[in-house]
Amino acid sequence: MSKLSQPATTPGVNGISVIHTQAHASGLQQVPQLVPAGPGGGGKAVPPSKQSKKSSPMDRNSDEYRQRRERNNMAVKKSRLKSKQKAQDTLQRVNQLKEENERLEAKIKLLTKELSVLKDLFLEHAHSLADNVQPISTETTATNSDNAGQ
Amino acid sequence: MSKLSQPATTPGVNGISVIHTQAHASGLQQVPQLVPAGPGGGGKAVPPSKQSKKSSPMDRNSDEYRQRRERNNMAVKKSRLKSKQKAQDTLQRVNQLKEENERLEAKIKLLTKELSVLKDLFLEHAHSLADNVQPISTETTATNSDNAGQ
DNA sequence: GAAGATTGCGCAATGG
DNA sequence: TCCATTGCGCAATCTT
Repeated sequence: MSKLSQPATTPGVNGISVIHTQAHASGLQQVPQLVPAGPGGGGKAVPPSKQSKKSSPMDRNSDEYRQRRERNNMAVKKSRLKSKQKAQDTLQRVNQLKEENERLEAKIKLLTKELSVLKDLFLEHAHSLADNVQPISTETTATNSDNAGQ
Repeated sequence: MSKLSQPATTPGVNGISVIHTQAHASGLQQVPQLVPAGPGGGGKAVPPSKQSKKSSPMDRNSDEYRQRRERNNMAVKKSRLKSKQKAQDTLQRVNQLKEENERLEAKIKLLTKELSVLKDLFLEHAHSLADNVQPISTETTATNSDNAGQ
């Protein structure tokens, strides 16, 4: 639905304005034709002298011109698409990293807990020795390795 | 918060029209004033010729118009700046998360190693019990944790 | 319903 | 010279 209706007119206070109409399709194609003009309001006209060959405003009707414009428009679209894609990828990367982070955090929590249990066992054992109680038992050991699953 | 927009149409090769303001090198300042209404191909000119109130092309000379344009231009600039900022933030977030990840990974590595050492100690102890050797001794423990690395 | 925010689009300048 | 990027303005749409 973005059929670009109403063609445009030009302002006048700020600068230039032109209307380009599709060159093919339906005929009709009014064009402002050219621009030497000047700047009543401060436009930056062409530097004095140079204007014969290169730096001329370029005929906006010329096929050359239209072709170049079209090419550039394509390039622009392509570039923007690429840019957008990249941005999206970056966003995705963030989520990916966040997930990874959570996983790691969970793992740390688990390891920490395991470690804590083992350390406690050691302490207990140490005390047992100190207090001259019976040494660690196989049963205890087994119980421990139980939740060490990973 | 939702982006339901999507012109969907608008193929790509549409060279339509455009107006340009800005004082570029090319002058051109005359004012075409009215719309030629030359719809390309589609033939969708002004609806029912009613152009008295709303649907009129809006006088581009009007102060009203110019003012609106200017405001919009500001808004656009602002919006784009914001957008750019956000993108940058996202990029920064990625790096931040990557760092965090490395930290966590390192921590995991450490914990894992510690755990491994302790487990080995337990095993050793278990074997000692099984083989009916002397129980774990404080000295042994100390010695062990010392060069647990190699 | 108007004012601001977004978004697609084309132009032109500029970079590679 | 050509394509890629980027800033900019216009207009159509959302969103407020």
